[in-house]
Amino acid sequence: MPINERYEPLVLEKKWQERWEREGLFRAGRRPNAPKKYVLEMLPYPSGKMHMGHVRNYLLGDIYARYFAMKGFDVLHPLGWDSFGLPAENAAIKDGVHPAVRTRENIASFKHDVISLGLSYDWSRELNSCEPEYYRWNQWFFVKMLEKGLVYRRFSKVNWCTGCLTVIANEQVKDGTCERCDSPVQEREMPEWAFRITRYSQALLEGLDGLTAWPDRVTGMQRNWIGRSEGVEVDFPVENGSPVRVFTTRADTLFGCTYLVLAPDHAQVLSLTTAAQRPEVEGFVAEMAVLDHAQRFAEGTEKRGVFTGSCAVHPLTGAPIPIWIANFVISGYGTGAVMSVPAHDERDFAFARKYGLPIKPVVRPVDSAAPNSSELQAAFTAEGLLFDSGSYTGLPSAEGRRKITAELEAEGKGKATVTWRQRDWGFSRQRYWGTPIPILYCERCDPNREGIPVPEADLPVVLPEIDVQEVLTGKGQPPLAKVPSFVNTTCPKCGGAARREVETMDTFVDSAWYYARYLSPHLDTAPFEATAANRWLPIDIYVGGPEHAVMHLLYFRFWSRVMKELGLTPSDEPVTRLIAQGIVNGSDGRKMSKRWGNVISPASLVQKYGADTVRVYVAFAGPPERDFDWSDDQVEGAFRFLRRVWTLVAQHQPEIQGATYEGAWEGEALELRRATHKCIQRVTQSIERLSFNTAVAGVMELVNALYAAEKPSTQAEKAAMAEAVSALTLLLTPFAPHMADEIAEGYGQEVFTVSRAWPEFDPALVVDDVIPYAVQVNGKLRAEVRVATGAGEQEVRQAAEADERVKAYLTGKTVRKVVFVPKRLLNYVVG
RNA sequence: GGGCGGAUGGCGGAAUUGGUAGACGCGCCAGACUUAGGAUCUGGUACCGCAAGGUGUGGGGGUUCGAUUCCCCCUCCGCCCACCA
Repeated sequence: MPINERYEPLVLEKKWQERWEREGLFRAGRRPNAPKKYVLEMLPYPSGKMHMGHVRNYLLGDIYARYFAMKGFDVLHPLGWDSFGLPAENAAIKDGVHPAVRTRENIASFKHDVISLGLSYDWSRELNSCEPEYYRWNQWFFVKMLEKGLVYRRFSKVNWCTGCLTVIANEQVKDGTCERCDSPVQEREMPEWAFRITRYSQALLEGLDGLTAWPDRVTGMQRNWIGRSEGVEVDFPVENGSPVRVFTTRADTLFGCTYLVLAPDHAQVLSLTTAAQRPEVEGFVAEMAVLDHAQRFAEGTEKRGVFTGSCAVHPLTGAPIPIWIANFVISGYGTGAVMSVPAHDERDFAFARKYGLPIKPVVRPVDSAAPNSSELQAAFTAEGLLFDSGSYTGLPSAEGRRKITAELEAEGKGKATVTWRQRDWGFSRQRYWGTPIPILYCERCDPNREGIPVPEADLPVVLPEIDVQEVLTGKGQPPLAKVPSFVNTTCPKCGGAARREVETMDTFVDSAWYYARYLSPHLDTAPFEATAANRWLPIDIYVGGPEHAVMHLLYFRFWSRVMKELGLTPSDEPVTRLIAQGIVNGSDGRKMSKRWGNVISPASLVQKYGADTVRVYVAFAGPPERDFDWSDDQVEGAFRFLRRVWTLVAQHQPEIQGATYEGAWEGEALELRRATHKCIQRVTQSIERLSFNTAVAGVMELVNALYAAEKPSTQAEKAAMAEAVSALTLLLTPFAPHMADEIAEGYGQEVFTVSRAWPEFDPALVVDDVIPYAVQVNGKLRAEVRVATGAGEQEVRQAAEADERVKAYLTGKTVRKVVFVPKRLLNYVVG
């Protein structure tokens, strides 16, 4: 079938997308005896339209999935929908449409966009987190984790988002505002459900060392977030009261402690406050209490504090240590109290200066004398040598720290401790559109309102149908509380009246384990089959944005460990190799957004150029992990490239289709074959190391070479050209799969390209007969000589020294040394 | 303040373990084919210089026969975290 002269992507792409789907070409499990690859992109929230970030995300995964399929792997490449969540609920409040309806529409539209890109998904495994079929397993895990003490109810300070009108997790607070809606976050005292993720802090931290194929920036962010810090808790005795316990990482500066500071909401504040100081302290505490986190810790906020009137006693020197409270001390970290060492801490220095508190240096730089406290201009925060520190004087900081800690421990005055920045994951949400928390409250069986888990047999607890106008008011009360048919139920223990929990789960629960559900998406006896988990886990390649580094990806790693402990999965870690894809900015370099009017819609681009052009452009624009700015001109370039391919293969088709040759290869035909095999080598290596942009460049080079070649006339040349076109088609498959199949079909191929084997290069054909050697004199390039491949140093030297320019640089000089690098260069070191 | 990235032509970006800097694309210049070209094809294109030659990977040092690549110091940009004791 001759290839049409005109390249009409829209027509042919639709045709192939339909055929692929009809054939079930991307079903996982088609090669049960082959090694597996699990390629996954982060679960999308189905907003109505796909944006460029999605395109890049799915494309990076798709290139890999197709490549692995051609390499003979059994590939699992699924997609589903993170369909619970606030945007749908907020839209419902606004226009009265039920979130389920809106979500269904959005998924249909989004999926249409996804399909139009020709992505190789196994749609038989599509999952949707808002369906009971899925979220019942969230509930199942909840109950299992409750049994293991990994879920608990607490009454504590929570982060209340004033925009989303719900509690959010620590990870979801950025700069004191909500990461989703940017509204201020308040601290509120209320009950909530939490996952005991901190039980795994150490494991999650250590696990990072094994994640060698994760980007450093992501593991770095996680390390930072987990925030392990080693130090010591020290008790400062107080007369007529319990001691004040502080946490410090700098026990070596203990002798420099001149006062203590507590957080305003520290439990001991009132008992330590003397009558005389009471009005001032209470005023200060009240003032701090009304500030939200962002206000209290805004950048540049002045340090303020008040004296409680009480003193503690220094544990080693016995000196009186005044106790203050101050705005900058955080009650939730360490013990909520700090020992102030103004000489060696910037914050303490500023505070001491302001309130005229003593500053006592006890550590000096190794190479200078001990400073006088009055001449200290700033805190000396580095490590050094101790002085004025009793028997520890003269020790380096690290050793001093060890010995002081040992003494404190020996005397029962302190304890070496590890403190973490990470907190437990609070997942209660006071919203409707999420997984109901499967808990009942029965006044008879559960007088303390701790909650009774819904028995496994009664799961799922299904989200009730509601009257949207009536229930979703956006007033900040859990909407489910307004649905009596949901709330009122019977107690599984006593059979009496009980009430259901009305809060729902954070949607990060849905995305914490969905990758395992793809293994058995419709199983109704377990979240997934163990045999499938053994076959497919862990995920080989996971692609998504770095903005999930400390939310999703941390919960994900936590859940993976829990699943392993439940005996469900084989590995601690969920993902072997992570790609944190860069952002696609607008052509003006700003983030694509309606606000800047620089949004490029993928759907309209596909309409204009076809999916293959968009795919080639995005792959070619830059390395996956780097941001790039959109460029209309470069898209044109991608389209031009594909059309060049098209024209080339169409023109040559009549004379080369089916051409074979058995004799010896030489001349033009041999050169053509070399170009082909070098290209195969280059593209293969590029894809293996995730360098899709250079892989495309490699294919472009081959196309250029084929254009430059003479029109094939001999049988050998025709066969060589046929081989080139065949290789070109296959190499193009991950990037422009529709065109690849269309060309292959035109050339009489009956098998889909993605089902064919990735081409192998012939090692003999990637070496030339002649190698150009760079000839340097004293490291400067002076000539290039062409020498037969396999020539040794002597022959290369002969050729080099015959060169006029080289001769000129060598005459009259003594050659002191000659550096010979096989296949690359020759360097004369002369003097 | 801490952590992690990054800086290469007019632009996006190449350069396996130190070995000919600038692949590939865009843009630009010239030519061919054309009634025409914003289509297509061919050639050119780091900078200075007529040339010989010289200079060049943010800046400064160092190691080396040789450094975009390794080491030290500095500047700027991006992201993340942040009064975390």
